[in-house]
Amino acid sequence: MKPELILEQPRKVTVVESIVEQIVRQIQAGTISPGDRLPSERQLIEILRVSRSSVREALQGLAMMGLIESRPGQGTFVSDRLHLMVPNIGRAGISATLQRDMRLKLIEVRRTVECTTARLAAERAGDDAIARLEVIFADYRETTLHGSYQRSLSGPHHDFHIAIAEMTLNPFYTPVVETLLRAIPQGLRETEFITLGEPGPQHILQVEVQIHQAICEAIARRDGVAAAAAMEQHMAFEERLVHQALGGEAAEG
Amino acid sequence: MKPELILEQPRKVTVVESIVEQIVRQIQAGTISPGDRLPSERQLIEILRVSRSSVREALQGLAMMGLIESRPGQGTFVSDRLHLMVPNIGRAGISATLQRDMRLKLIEVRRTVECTTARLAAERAGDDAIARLEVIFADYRETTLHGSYQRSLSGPHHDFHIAIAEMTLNPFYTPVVETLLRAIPQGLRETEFITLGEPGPQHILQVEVQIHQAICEAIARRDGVAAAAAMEQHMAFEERLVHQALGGEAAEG
DNA sequence: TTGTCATGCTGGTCTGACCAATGCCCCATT
DNA sequence: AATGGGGCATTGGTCAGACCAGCATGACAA
Repeated sequence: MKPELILEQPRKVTVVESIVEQIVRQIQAGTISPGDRLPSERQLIEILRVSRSSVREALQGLAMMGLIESRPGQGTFVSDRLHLMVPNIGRAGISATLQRDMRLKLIEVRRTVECTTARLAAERAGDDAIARLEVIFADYRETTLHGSYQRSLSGPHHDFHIAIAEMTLNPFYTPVVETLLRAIPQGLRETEFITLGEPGPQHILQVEVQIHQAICEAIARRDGVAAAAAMEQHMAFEERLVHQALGGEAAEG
Repeated sequence: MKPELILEQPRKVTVVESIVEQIVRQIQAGTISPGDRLPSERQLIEILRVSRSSVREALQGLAMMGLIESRPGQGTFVSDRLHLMVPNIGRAGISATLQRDMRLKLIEVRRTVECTTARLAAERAGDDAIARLEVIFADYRETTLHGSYQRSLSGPHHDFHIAIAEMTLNPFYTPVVETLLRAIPQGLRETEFITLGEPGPQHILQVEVQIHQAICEAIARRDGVAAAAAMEQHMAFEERLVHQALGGEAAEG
């Protein structure tokens, strides 16, 4: 297999995207709290040195995400229902302990949901869907073992878990799993690799692949219980990684 | 307790909201499919007879929701990752059978997630959180039994389930539950009431309240198993309602 | 056939203007 | 003193028109 040159992304950031990102960051950082009033649009154009169009498009986007609410004659306010936002872990500035806790919580939810999707996928998926899952798994294995390891929002690993959700034949699982995958910080893996002592990265990757293979195989032979168990193993392994990388282990009340 | 006059919301729809809604509807109806190109912004302002600002703000909002993607020099396209969208049930134009199936699928997912949140809430919630849940439940009961019954995206019923998700002390459950609640069509109840024969609406409402009360009480006495069981009852009852309203019952393969 | 370039399209951004709703202060009425 | 009305400043909502940069197409030259 060719090394397959991948370069891409001149990644040019648009003005509106930049504004959105900045405001989201401020909200997440707590600089502005739920219920707080944002600077008026006219003030923002002076602060940001952009046109009102750009400001308004950014605010419209944020409103659509439920982060802010605009009230004519009053101003724009940070939504007081921010708890609906997917927590952003992997951010700089929070303690290792908090990072670890957040990641464990995320795994807890994924365990709830994905063990079920794995079981249902095994029980319901058609031959074609299983064939498709195997293709995705093969892609995932190649990328993980031989390619540049990089778990992004649209990589093979992402596809693998989404595919399982879709194989439940229940369209409501997909957005849920998507929500959870979105919460996995992109730099998670790399950080852990650096922090991890023993079993080297390569070994971890192999275990990861083995676990996903177990999931894939269990689904392929329609063994729902085994699929759920394999997914459970997946989550347990993730937990162990987090513990190893960020400390805390079992020695805890 | 005073009848407490509640009227509010002349609910005026903004131009941008109207555009967003129309395009979402078109996408959901399949009039335009993933990958399709939307009319250009200049064409849209002629079709819709609005300014380009409004069109762009609407498109920005849709882009933020992941429904569309804009490519400079090419146009605006319906996202080909629409499977991430929460399915919209309760829409006109789909068969009763499909409606029923969709609703049952939604309940399946909610059963997976919410039985867990109920258990965790019971096991982890603090006294203050439980007190808050009881207040919300009281509000829900009042609204349901004596108020105008209307289950909206921000009603007491919504708050009840969200509150339980928050009581797990795991911030990742909240957006998941929110996603699922959002999929419940607003007109669901009313439709069922019309379609239902025996046990009249009032009786159903009373059962609903009783079930929620059971959930609330189980959590209050920190009985995780009972809370999960009560939530399970909730989902089972919802299933029965759907069956009664849309037919099919148990007599099925 | 290949490479170049002009052209017309698209989205991205900016400017300036007007409207409607809201909050606030002042003042006349009661 | 309390109430209510009227003006005024501010805010978001909408509109119109303009310019730029990126892309696709096709004519045309090498």
